[in-house]
Amino acid sequence: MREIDAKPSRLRADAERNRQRIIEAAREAFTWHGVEVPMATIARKAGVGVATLYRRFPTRDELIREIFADQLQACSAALDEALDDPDPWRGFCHVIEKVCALQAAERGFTEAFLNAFPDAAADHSRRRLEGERGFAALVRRAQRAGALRTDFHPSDLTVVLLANNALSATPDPAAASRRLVSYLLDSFRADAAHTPLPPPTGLGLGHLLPAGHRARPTQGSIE
Amino acid sequence: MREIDAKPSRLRADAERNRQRIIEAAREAFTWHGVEVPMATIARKAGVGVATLYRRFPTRDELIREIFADQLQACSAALDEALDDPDPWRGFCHVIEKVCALQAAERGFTEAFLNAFPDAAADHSRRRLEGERGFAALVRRAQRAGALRTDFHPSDLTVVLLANNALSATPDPAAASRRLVSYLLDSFRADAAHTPLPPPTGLGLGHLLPAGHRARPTQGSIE
DNA sequence: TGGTAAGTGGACGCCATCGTCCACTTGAGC
DNA sequence: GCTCAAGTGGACGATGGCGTCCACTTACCA
Repeated sequence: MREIDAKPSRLRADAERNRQRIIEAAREAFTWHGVEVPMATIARKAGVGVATLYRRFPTRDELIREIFADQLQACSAALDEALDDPDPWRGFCHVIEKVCALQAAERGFTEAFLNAFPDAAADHSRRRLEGERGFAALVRRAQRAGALRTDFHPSDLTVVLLANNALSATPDPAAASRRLVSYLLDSFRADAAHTPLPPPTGLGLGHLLPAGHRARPTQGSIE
Repeated sequence: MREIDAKPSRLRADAERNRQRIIEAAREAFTWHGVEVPMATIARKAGVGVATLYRRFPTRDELIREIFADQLQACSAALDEALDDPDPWRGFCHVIEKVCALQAAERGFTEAFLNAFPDAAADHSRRRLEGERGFAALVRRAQRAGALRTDFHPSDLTVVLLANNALSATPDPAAASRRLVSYLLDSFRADAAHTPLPPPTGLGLGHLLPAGHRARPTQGSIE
């Protein structure tokens, strides 16, 4: 399932086993309690010591990234499929629906998404840029076809993802997400435009996490 | 501005002054850092000791409630105005727009909203019920008039508020909120219904906060 | 102007999480 | 089997927020 065979895991058998148990425990813990769940809890669920957890995944982010690797793959795939779809509108809907479903399926996906596409790392930054560029192309195509309203702006994707992400905390995130996305897709159709929209937000995918999560402002400096 | 003259604040002059400084500091702190900002930070900003803060507002919730009292008033008012509006659709839009704008204007409004309408307290529970009942009436009226799509469900209000609340963390919450609400209102029009909606979520206003904020599950019990 | 209760601030103890360190255990190769 | 490096777990100090307690200060009233 994972493509890392060229890089044979040099882990001892028992270590590899523990690694898998950690991943499984973390996935469950994230889904139930959110990504802020204490590391010790994950370790306990996995039946290992905290040291083992920290040795394998020195930071929470690395753990998150590992866990959501598949979903991120699916995310990129959805975009590619959409671009290949001969029907621009169907492709557009496909991306929105798929990404929102992924986001709703497991809490923490947004964090994973951003950790995978950080501003800093050149390689990943390229991936994020590719994603944004791909989506922008999709938007243009759907608008030219007359299916997507012309005042839709690519930055609306960020608004949609932010909004959708908030549903993760409800009892049935998938259901709530489907409902929201249905409404939004209806409103994105060209013929749904009734009143002029306020100006677009210009938000990028980097705004999916609140500023505080990335660079914490000093308390003293605000005084 | 505040109606509490019948209940003369029996606070000493300096105490009342400090109380106001706390409220002002807390409002600013909440807006900038969210409602989770440490109590000590609020106290420092207000130039008082933590003891003073805790004496005046024994819990964070009471502080939040006090701060957003005006907005909650506005919230109820918006619903009343909407019910008085002869145009059902305009009334419906008014409520959604107003409440979302209030929510976007200041972080923490959602917490305040729920703290003001807790399940437990009979009096406040009545207020929340009134709110939900009033909105349901508004929905029915707008649907009978043929303006609001018939598959709109009152529980969608919770979805909207959850979604809208997520925009508080962006650089310009008001702008993002306006954009989202514009889209959603377009999709709520009767003539916007294209594909059948998935079933309604049945979420109540009580679901606006994640379960963890109300009753924290024991770590050990999950094992 | 002086007595007093209301008001004040910050030190303090409590608790949870973090991430490291180290003495012990175990799997893999000979 | 024996060896030893890789792996392990939990104790531990650091950090930071919470809410209380108490010795000091001050506004109000007579």
